[in-house]
Amino acid sequence: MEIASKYNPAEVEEKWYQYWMEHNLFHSEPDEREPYTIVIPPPNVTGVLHMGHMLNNTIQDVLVRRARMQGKNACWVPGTDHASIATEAKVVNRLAAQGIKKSDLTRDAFLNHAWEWTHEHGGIILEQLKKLGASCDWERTAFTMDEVRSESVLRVFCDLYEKGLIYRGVRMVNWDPKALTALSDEEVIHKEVNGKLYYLRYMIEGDPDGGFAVVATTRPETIMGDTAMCINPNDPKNAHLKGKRVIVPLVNRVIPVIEDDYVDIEFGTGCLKVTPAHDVNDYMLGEKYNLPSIDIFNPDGTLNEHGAMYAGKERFAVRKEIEKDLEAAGLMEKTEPYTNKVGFSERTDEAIEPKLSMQWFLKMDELAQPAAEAVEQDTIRFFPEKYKNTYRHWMENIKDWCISRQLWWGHRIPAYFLPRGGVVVGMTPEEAFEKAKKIVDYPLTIDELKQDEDVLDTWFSSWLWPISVFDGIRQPENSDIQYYYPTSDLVTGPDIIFFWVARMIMSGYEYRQDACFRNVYFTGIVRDNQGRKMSKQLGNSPDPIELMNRYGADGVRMGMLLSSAAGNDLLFDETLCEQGRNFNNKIWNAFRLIKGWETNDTIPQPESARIAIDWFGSKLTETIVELEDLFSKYRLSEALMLLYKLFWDEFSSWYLEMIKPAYQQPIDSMTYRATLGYFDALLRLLHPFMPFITEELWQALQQREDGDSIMTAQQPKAGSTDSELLNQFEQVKQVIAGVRTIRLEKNIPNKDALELQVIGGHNDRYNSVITKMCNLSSLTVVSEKVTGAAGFMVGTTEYSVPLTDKLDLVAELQKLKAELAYTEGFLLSVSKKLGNERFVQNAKQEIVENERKKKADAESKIASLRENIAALEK
RNA sequence: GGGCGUUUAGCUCAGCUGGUUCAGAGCAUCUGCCUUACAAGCAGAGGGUCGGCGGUUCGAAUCCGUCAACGCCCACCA
Repeated sequence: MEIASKYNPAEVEEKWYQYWMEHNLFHSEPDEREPYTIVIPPPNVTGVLHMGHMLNNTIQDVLVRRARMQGKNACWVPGTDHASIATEAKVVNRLAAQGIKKSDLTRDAFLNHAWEWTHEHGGIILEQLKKLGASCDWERTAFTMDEVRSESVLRVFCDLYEKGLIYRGVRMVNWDPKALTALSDEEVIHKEVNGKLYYLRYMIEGDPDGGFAVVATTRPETIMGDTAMCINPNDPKNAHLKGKRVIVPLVNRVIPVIEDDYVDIEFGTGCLKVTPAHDVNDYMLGEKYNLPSIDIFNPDGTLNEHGAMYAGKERFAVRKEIEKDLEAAGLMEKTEPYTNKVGFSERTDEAIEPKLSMQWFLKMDELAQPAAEAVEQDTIRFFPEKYKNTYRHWMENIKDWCISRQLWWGHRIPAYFLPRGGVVVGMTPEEAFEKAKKIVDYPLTIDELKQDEDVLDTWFSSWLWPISVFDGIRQPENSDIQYYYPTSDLVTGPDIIFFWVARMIMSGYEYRQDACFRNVYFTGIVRDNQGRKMSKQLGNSPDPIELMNRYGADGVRMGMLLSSAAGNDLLFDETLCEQGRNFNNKIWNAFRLIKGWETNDTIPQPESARIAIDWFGSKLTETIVELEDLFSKYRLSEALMLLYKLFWDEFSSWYLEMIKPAYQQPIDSMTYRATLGYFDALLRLLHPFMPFITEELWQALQQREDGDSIMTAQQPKAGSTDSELLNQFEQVKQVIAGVRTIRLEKNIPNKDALELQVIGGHNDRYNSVITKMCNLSSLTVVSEKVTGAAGFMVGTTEYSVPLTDKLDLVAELQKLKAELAYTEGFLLSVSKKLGNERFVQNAKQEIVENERKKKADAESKIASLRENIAALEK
């Protein structure tokens, strides 16, 4: 049968994915084996696959497939996240395009649209993961808003409320005026903004000289909310303001001057305007001094009735306007260019407005404690370890979590307000009603309970993910959660270490009294080859599907992995996929070669083949041991490179060339069997990285039963390593390379056999190999080098190829002299070292011994080089 | 303003507790080959005073100090 000389991934990938699915090979059920569990970081339900997902999921698949092939019961749970604010924003935009405003819809009508959108786009990303080869247990696909997960979330809310960990209160929160919701601190991104520092005059009340204080602010539009001016009590230059009252510009409201050493004497004029409703620090001052709080903004960022003549106008427009008005009124001292940090919404990129509002919070101190300890003591290990610091720092300064969002898409908070004030929390209106009846002393009907309009932060569902996907919240004793929890590895980006990782660890200890995973592998961020983040605006993000079409899923997987040292950002370059594709092709062609051989039981095994088999067996074992170590450190990129070199260099370039029979000759069956065995082992080692081509070739290598798969074959076990053999073989490679170099330099075709002479003799165990690989007519030991021979040295042994007619004496002489000069220099430095008494005294014995050996070797090499030069010069 | 990290060949990176596995790998480059598995290939070669300076040591890419550049995280200086 004729096999194409190029591997065609498109032909095989879909076929095998189908095969795996049909035979249910991804599915896992608890049994007596050791479990290996990964829960996917759930992508946004309406998202599409991007390069970050590619990296992340490739890594997970490698880990899962490997675990499966190590005899573990591997379970990779897939799923999606409802992504409350992101999805709601998308739905709002789509409706807007149709001319529908969210505010015109009822909650239910809006949710219908959201579900429609979810069903339309939901799951696309999961289908894309299949193309990548992801071996997820699709029967377990979960969604953060499906029934099990939703009920789990509500239960946890109720439970934490009962425990007194959830409370409701008015706090300064990060308000997103575009999405019209509060955000947690983690959802706010601080950016430097070039603006102005405005110096405003506040007239001193009742001052006959028309004296005034000057306040520096970046936000003149908030003066209508001022309820005090603050100075530092130790500030001499503002001492005259003590006890005075000043007049807010334009609105002419009188406010007191208070004193607090929070104020920085050096900043601006040392006078601070205090706007408790619109600044976090001012809020604290307001609390401390019992100042009134005037909220001047509407939720959408326009000014409300307290904004006086600016009511109804947008906050940034007002800033410009008020600047002019202040100038006109002679109340603007000056302005200066100024750069400060402003918070922006992670999702809408809108400038955050600090706003006082009633929200639900989760107390974090208690929850954080076991979670912090777990990482500190390596019960949960972070790779790379540096993220332990980041984590510790956040945990030590943890603030309560604002968990309510003024959105509709999400888990509606199961809190019910009573008609005459107060609130009850319950899984259902009925449950809440039962509770309510117990605490009120007035007649109450269930219809009088009003459920809170808000939903929960998306992360309030994802933080339960490792438990909720196994239904461990609702049924803590069920066999799945008992078996699969704690999960093994979590693979995610460091950008969600606080959002998600830290909180999952907390919920794990709260609801399972145990770690939710053993190891966390933080991937880097995928950047383009110029180091820029991939983004839609830049258009520098390749379409993963397109890439897979061009290079094959295996090729792209390899491209991703080759560049991803753990924890480092990776600069993605398509040439890496090309390298991956080329490697596929290499494997493919090695297979073609092996499959093309005829076997013959009667021909004896050549000596060179026997050596090759011994050597490669040792090499394979050596690699397997090294691979084990790399995997334990999550150094997948290096693990893959190790296999790449094993296959390409050691197996293809050395092993196969050594055992290869002459053209159209059969191969002895002993060698052939060993080779098939090695090829099989190599495929199994490679399978976690490149699942498709390895399955294709594994199936073609020999007859398999229906349902057999390399997926469930076991990883090859390490045999024994003969390190002496491995070392000696490295020398042999050098001898062969030496002869090849001579061929190249002298332009001698491979078909012309050469004579090789060893001066004084060498380890002749490998003569058969050298003879075959170099196409030698003879390999003989001679006592002296003949004149007119090209030579080279391997270690201290000299080799020569008699080539009287072809030899360029001058060039040969030059080469020898250069080598002599180098070796003499080397000898000099070694001798110097050994001449240093302190070195000989202080250095370890083996090191000194080694130096002595180096010296002796160099001396003997110099001697033979000199001889050769003398001979040539005659 | 704090904290963390990075800096080694043209590019991307590896070099653990200081000394032949110490200056490495892959890619790229150059040279010669269409040798009947593979030109998406084969064989060979070149390329770095390990960011700068100073110190410790018999010995430093490796340890210490310092400076510089870049990156990330955290933080309420208006």
